[in-house]
Amino acid sequence: MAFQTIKGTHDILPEDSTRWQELESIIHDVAVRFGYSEIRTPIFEDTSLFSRSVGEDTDIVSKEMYTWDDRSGGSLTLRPELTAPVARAFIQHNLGSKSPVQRMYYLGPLFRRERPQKGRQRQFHQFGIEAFGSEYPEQDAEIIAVGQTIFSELGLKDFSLKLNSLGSGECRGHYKKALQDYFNPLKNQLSETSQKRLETNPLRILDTKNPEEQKLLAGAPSIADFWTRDDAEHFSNVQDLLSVLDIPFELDPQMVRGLDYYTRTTFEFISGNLGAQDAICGGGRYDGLVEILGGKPTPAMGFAAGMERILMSMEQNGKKIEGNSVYLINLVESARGKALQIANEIRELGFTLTMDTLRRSLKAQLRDANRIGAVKVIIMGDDEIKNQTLQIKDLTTGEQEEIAESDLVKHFAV
RNA sequence: GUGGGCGUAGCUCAGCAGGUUAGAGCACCUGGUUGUGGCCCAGGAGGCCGUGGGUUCAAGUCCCAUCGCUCACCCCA
Repeated sequence: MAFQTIKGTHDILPEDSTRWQELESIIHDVAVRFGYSEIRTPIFEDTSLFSRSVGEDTDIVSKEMYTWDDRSGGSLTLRPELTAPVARAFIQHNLGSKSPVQRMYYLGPLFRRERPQKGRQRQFHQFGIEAFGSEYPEQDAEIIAVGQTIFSELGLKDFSLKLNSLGSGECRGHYKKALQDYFNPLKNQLSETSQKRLETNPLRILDTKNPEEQKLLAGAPSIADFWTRDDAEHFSNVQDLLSVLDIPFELDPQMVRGLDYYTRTTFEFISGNLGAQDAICGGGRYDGLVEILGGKPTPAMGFAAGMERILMSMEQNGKKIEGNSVYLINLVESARGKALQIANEIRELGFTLTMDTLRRSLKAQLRDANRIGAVKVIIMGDDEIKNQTLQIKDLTTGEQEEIAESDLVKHFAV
């Protein structure tokens, strides 16, 4: 094969694009009903936008970005996530001054250079929502409710919500130090990567899957002990609101989101039947991000959800039959122009109309009409042209009637 | 970056301990109906058996290398 897609990238073929469109339409619909508006940002950005917000020591920034030097000197990067670009746009266009709460959602491709596996690609798609301006638990609950609503409207089964709070900025600082104090004496029992993280980002040790290290975690200090009173109250309010909304969740004090900018509430939606990569949605509060990127201090909360993973976890529902598809068969050479005109008349009435462009036999064209799921066929042959009539065949019943050419629009308009 | 599994027709896969023109199902095309689909029947087209090298009288089959896909680790959506 001469050319094929780059490792970790995939074509979305015509036979699959309908499912994508359905997914997208539910996302648009639910987001808009919650009062969110779509934002579209460029596919690539200044590299430092990501390194500064996501964190130098994260896997994304340290080894997964597609980065190159621009001819004019700067360093550019294909976006590996979308919260930072949206925050950048929020600051750049001073959106905070247009209304006290900015609610936005987005949809599009992202790029991370990882080893592909089930549920992981190098180009993949996420949708997400972000709300800037409110620090209150209602905002947290609203964001989570949007996710919950979308997943249930998609008919997703077997998904669950995990919840944690990382506390506010200062609390994280104390907790970090406490973790370092705890792990430093045990340093030689830690893996090489964990030892590095002990220096740079000890929180990341918490989500290790190494059984040896998990044993050590049992005695480690818990984040909950470092929450400020406000942190604890905020988190407890979020939980209360979720309960009021009948959104089930479970607490997971071990859940540390991979990106540096998270504060307070963090959450993940997990799906069964996805294999090792089971998170379909992840998000949380990031009250410090806007300021880090040079904007006014602005509380914010959002999530991102993986569209491929969502589609994978949805049951493959069978092909829907097009309810209004028509197939036009013309067998007369001199009537080709006329056939095209008739085709357009039917299309103007709102029908999907397909025509053969291979000059095939009647039989072949009928077979084709059947294959694409056409409901009706219009047949133009020598007799019909001579008599100024048309045959209309109903493929669902097999019945066929002859109508006057002049009655065509009337026939389909009903 | 590390490890496991797999590369045969468009798709899903057979191919016995190496042996002659490489198979099936589905899909596609034609005919059975001088102008009538689906079902059925008959026929047809479509393969450098991933690539390169080696062993052998003989390689889809064995060995080595390489490329690709896939699953998992790390981490994430």
